[in-house]
Amino acid sequence: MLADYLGLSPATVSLVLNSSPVADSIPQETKDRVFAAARHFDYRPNFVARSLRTQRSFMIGVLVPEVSEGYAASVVGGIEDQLLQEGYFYLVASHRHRLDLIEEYPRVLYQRSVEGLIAVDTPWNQQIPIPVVAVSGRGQAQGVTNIVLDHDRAAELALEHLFHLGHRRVAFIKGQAFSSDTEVRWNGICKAAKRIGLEIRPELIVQLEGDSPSPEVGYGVTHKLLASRGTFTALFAFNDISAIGAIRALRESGRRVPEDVSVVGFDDIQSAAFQNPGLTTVRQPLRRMGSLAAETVLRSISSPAADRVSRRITVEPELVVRESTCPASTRKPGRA
Amino acid sequence: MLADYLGLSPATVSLVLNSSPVADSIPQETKDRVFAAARHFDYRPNFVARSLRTQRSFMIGVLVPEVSEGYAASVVGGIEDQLLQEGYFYLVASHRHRLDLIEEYPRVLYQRSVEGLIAVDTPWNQQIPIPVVAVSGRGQAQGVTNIVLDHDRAAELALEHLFHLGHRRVAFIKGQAFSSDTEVRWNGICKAAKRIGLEIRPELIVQLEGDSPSPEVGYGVTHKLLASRGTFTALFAFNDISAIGAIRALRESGRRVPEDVSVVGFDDIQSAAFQNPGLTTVRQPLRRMGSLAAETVLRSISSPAADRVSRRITVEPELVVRESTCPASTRKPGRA
DNA sequence: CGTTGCTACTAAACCGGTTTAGTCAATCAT
DNA sequence: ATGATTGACTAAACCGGTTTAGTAGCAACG
Repeated sequence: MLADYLGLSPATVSLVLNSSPVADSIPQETKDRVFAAARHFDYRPNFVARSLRTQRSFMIGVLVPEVSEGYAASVVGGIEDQLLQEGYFYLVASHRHRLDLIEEYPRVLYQRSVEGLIAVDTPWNQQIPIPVVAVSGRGQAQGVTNIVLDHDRAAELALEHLFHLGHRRVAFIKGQAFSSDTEVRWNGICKAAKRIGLEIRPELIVQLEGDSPSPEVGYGVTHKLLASRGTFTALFAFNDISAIGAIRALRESGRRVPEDVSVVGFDDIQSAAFQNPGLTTVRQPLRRMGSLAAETVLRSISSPAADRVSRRITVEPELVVRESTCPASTRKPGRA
Repeated sequence: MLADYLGLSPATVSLVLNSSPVADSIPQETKDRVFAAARHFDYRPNFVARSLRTQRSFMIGVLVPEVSEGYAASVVGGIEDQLLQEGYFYLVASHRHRLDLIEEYPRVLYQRSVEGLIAVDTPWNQQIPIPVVAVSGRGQAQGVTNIVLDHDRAAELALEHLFHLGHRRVAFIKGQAFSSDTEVRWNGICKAAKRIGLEIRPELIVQLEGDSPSPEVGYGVTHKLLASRGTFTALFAFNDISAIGAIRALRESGRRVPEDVSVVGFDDIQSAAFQNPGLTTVRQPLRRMGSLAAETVLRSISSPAADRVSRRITVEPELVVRESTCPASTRKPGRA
């Protein structure tokens, strides 16, 4: 229709607007006429038609357990930063840990012609003919690039902090068995403890259970810890949510935080800073992990030759010291 | 290619797979062969090609200020619930309140052939030839359906709660001037106060400023409130974030919450429940607002005849009573 | 004077399906 | 026997662009 108006063929218009090299021979005057008309009619070529011909959709699929959760939301925020800048959009699908959906969505997204896939905190063992980047979800499939936190360093940061404050009896809340981070993180803790010279006492370890995203789970295990186990002056929780629950339990048992027990969380979710006391925690650079993932997937798209092998990109955690930790009290610990 | 394999034409395959009425005359046996082959090869028609021909993309555009914020994330969660169920996907774009992006993204999304648009907490004054639903963003453009909270009821819930607890001197933190909710909410408060018989004292009103999503903003104005104004036994904040900041400020000034000052928040964000004390707040059914928006936009798509007029769908708030409110102390209030 | 080489375009194929308008053979009605 | 139906498909148009392979006209060249 632009073509009709200009008395040119659609081919010419297309060549000019896309500044194709073939259009080199077209005189500037004609080009200007085309551009002017395009601007005048606010012409925007049909994206679908163009996609069909060029086989490019400028879309990325993003797989998350649940968009509305803080963790995924932060990562998605970082992904978006990067993608929109490069003219890409993204389709989000939340699988809620349902295995059938984890299987199905990647295929559906692929059918929707996404050019790449980012899987956040999602187990991955498929093979799909487009670049895949996983954010903290151990993907064993080959060709998948992983963005992971340096868990060894994270454990080190937390334990060194506690150790320097004088804490020697430290309790731990391990993550749920199904969480992909649980194992690596625990290994990191063991390594760091050994290096620092901190003894990990089996009677001071509890493990989260259940999939609830509420502090309740941390609350429960902390009560168990208090009821039946040894004394401790500090607690390193698996995440902020469970740390918040733990603080509640500690308070109820008459212990003050941080005076009697120091508590360190993990993640640095939004509300960590808003807690009372402000939660000392190990921050994962979630937003950055998201934008790194996006960058990586875009790079793989533009240079398909490169990295067909699995890669691993590690990001560094950061200790955020707030008010839930303080020097271990010098008096001999009582029952805690 | 499926066609080749079957010795049939693409047309036939298409007709069968889409169970078009034209395929009525095709014998069941042939149909079965087609279905079997499709299953066998896990055939998935190219979505782009199909979109081009049918002019359907099964995509919705979602416009938010920022995905990673709790508010938008919750709404988007609700939107997703509904959309994915109906076979739709969605493209998200965050405008960060930048006016140029608020202008541009709807157009870009439209060019990307989304079939409808949901604008969350976003000013809207464009005209776009697809259904638009706004979630708590006063859209004056016609044809836009609005999903809004019943702010009158919300104010009533909060004020009645405080009034029944015996509070007569209530302070208020108003929202930022740019927030679309500020005005309606304040009107609701005034109406409810009058109905209940609660006096609103001008010296007990402060207003948030700045776009920071941190409790800092609430903290600041509360200190101002404490420094220069009259006494009060309760505080109704514009949102949970500012309520959290307010609690901090109150504590620092030596007041206990709730014993000296009861605090009511708004929204019921995730961390509201995790606060210490747990925050009493007015919950907006954000997830439900999202799924309502999605439902509405899908309905408009399927019955384009209907509602070309602006509509308004109101959802009801819910008072969540936790630990930040209690009966007003009977002793005469001191300086607060 | 025929050929080559530009210049300024355009016809037509193509992307991969969907859909309309037929086609062709067999069956049915007259 | 003949025209009208029906059953089982398919050719080809179509969606709206992009891209390849040309073409027509003119100038320069050998």
